[in-house]
Amino acid sequence: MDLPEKPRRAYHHGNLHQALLEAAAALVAERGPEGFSLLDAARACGVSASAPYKHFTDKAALMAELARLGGQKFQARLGAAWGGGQPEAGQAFLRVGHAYLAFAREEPGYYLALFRPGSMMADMPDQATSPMGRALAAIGIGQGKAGELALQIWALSHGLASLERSGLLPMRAETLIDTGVARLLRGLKAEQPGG
Amino acid sequence: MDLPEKPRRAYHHGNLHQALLEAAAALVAERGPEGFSLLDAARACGVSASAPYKHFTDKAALMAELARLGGQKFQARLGAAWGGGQPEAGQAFLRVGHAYLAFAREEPGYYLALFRPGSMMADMPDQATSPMGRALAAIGIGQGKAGELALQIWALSHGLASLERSGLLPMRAETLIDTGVARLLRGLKAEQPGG
DNA sequence: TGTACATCAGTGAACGCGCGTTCACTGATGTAC
DNA sequence: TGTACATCAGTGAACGCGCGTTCACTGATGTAC
Repeated sequence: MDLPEKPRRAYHHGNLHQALLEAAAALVAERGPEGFSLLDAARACGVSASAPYKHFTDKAALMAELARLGGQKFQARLGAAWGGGQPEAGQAFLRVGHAYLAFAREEPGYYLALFRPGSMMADMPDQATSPMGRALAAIGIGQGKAGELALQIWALSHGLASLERSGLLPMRAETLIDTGVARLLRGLKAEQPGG
Repeated sequence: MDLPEKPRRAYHHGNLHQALLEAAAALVAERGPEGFSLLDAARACGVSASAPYKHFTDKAALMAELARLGGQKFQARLGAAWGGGQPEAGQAFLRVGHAYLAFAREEPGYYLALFRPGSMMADMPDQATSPMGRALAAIGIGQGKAGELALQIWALSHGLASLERSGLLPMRAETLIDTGVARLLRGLKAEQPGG
């Protein structure tokens, strides 16, 4: 396991709040958002079943916090990957796609918590698409088309991440992102009147 | 004989096997594959908690059967939509994409059971991609490229279906499939050396 | 045609389990004096 | 510097719950005679 190991403390854990979130992420990664139990998280932290209630009002509250954290991390990584769309939109889109796959792979717990049905990332689409959309528009692709393209790249990344997680991809997801994004961009360009 | 609607019988249900599967599909659609309980399915059929065990050895057996059925239905619809790639691959791909979205929308229970982590559709990729791949190859697109394209369209459809299910799509999924598939095809064509 | 019987899809009570949550408690820690 | 105390993060026993599963049973149905 990837434990950020701490010396075993006798009574006071010291950072149980954080430790519970990390344990939860690990459990969700291992068994899915529904296979996660508060007791297991407590056990993983070497703490009694009731201890978590000193830090979270609820199991739901822990899950919500996990999703919130996941959303932050996710957005930060995608934002960094996009890098303002510099030096060129095509490259930036590729970086975003790769970052998407990498996040799903490296932080499966947060990723799954984030996309769990019922998670409150219903306000994510703007956050995820409009920065890309605006940057693209600035580069010269029409507003509507930019949004479309961003959503398509998003869906492609999301679909590839899901299929990879299910073990259904017979080839590297990165390759499919690379050629897929290139084809979407080339295809879109061919649609443009002014070339 | 396979009518889902029968007059309420006193003791013998008559078609509990089928009824349980339909109830399970409805429950999975409503609450997800993990929110599904055997007792609820029994209740939905107006039957005692132990009755299902006369038809399925296990809860897991019911789930597996649901996934198996879902796989059949899914494959049948995708296959019909592909229609041998006639009269032209581009159109056929669009039909497949639409069928994918329609299935996820109209049969959410089967769809979710099918893609539930741990479902045994690990042997699906060949079934789903190679018919398309072979047809494409016959039309003139290289073997490797055809597989790539099929996977990209698959991932795009899957991603759009997921995002739509989560309420994250600010526009019609069909539009995004239409222009997305068109762009992927056009982009691929532009890569080809011989046109 | 009516009766006896085998079959087997249903019942309902019971079980063990793990979970989420509560509660009164306890003991480690920091701070005021 | 040592002592008293408030704080509060932990304990562990207890609860109620719904679930999956079992078991001995029961009664509707079809069939042999």
